[in-house]
Amino acid sequence: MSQSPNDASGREATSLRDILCGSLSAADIGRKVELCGWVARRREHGEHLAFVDLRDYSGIVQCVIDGAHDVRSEYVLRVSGTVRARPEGTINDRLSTGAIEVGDCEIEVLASAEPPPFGLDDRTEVDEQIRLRNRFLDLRRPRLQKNLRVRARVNRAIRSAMDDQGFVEVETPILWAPTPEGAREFAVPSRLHHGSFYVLPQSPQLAKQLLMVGGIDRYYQIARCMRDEDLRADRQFEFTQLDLEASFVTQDDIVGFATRAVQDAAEAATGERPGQMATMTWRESMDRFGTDKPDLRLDGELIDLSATFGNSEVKAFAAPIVKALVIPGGATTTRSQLDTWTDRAKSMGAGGLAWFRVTREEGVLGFDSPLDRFLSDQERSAMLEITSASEGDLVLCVADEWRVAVDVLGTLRSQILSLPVGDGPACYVWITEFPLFDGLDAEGKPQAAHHPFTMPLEEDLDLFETDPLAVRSQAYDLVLNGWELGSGSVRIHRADIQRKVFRALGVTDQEAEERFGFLLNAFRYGAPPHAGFAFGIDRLVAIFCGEENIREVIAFPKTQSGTDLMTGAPARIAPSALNDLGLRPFPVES
RNA sequence: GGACCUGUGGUGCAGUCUGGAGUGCACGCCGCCCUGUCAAGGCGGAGGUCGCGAGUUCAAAUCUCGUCAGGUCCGCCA
Repeated sequence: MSQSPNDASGREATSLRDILCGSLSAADIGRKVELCGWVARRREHGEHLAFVDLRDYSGIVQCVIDGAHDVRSEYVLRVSGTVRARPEGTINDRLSTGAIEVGDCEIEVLASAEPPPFGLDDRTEVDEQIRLRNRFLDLRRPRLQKNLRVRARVNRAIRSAMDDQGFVEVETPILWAPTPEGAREFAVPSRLHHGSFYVLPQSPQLAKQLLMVGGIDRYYQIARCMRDEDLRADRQFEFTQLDLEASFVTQDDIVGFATRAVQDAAEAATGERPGQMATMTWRESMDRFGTDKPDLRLDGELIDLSATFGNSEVKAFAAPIVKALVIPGGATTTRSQLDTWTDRAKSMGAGGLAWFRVTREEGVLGFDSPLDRFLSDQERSAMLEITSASEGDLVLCVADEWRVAVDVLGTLRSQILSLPVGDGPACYVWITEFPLFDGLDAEGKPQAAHHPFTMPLEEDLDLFETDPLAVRSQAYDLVLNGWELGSGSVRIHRADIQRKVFRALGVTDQEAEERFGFLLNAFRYGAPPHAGFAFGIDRLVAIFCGEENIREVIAFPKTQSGTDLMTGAPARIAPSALNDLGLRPFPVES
């Protein structure tokens, strides 16, 4: 418990206390101490004896009170007493301070307290709604105490890693200009310029590129980002990322900088330092795992059956690509579950989902499947051989265009085989060579997959005219156990290539000028080649803490509908304040 | 915008499918007893708009519809 650098180390002494409850041990026997903390629990034995478990963030110690007193749960106490060994037979092995107690106690009640609405130990599961409404009490509990301290260690390790690597911490504005691109922005009305707005940054993207033009060379920031999009277990309106950018570098340099930061953070949080991280191209990841954020802890990859079924008589397999996924032990899957998966496949654009329960009859492997009777003996044995499926397994197949087939099976793979994110080994993987464009919009124009300043792979520049969707980019993601931690790219610093990309995106010169004029203008005055990266600290810390939900590593998170149950935000503001801002609300329907 | 799950004394649950008196369990709270407990123990007690609103019914925590809140997910998140 006390191995954390933030825990007791001598720095915790104040004018009111000189040591932390949880840091006392047999070595302190005979020592006079002054402690401050909350009453975690009390055991009354009449007016002559009471035991009070005093709690601070470091832990709990038993204080013995002889004589009159009135202390209750969560009272805030200052206790002066002497550390002594517990009498024989009363040692508590379940407590780190269980060999000692504080005797001859003098109690000062610093604050009384009403009974808390829920128990503050870690034994009781409490509904999250009630925890959020009383977050200040929830914070007192060991879970959040631990998570927030892990988070602080991660932040410190990251700052130190970036500093070691020559990065300069620069703060960028929270009040920024609207630059409509990806996520919906939070707007802040201007008091001095009625009708005009600042926006809160979705990320410091443009600011950090300007810092590169400004010769900062290596920038980083533990930056708050705001996106007005629907919330999820791994997404809040506001989140924190390590944001970095460097000049005169390649992708490999950036990957190295970020890897070092993550390694140091992991070591600080968990004590285990990740080794070298795997790298695979986006194409390979999609082909093998059907996703650009593969969970490498999970067994099984997508298997290509196209060669076997390319000329199949089976109608269901009449497609350019046939992909398969083996679910070990999945033969017991119910028909209704299979129907649910089939619906999911159809909703993703597939014609259907073929399934084969692997059975054994008289020593021979075969299939229980509606499609089995359409298979030739050759196809049946080929499928068994290529998939290596054995009795009791389930084989799922999708025949379609490559992208649809891998998407569907990749989704099912991560859904069916999923593990809690903190379980097992930490599997980091860098995904590289993302497509520059991600499909076409309604008007048939390519969409930027990352952002429009992402540098294409040099060797793909010729494809712009012939096959823009095939153009790969110098963009890269870092993935941990199926969670996307962050992404980055080499930026375009040459005006001719930027024009090419804007033209492909259908962005006119005028639009580019309106949206990013200040950046393009800056680039006219000598932009160094630069590249950067950003990864989500909330997600990283959540995984380190074994939490499935980033709310567990945020002091004051919002609900899925974006409200704060403790403060009541968002809330109306006074009409006079609206006037100042030049705003008039729509009438609220009753 | 959509799908699904949850809502019962302060807390966590059971009861809901199969309607029959606010019934039960554990924790907490209050009072009394208790000098070695540690999730203390014993005795006694208080505490409820079964989220809210309609409907069906002789009768609704329970069935139906609507609604609110929380959660998980799809869409969304360059």
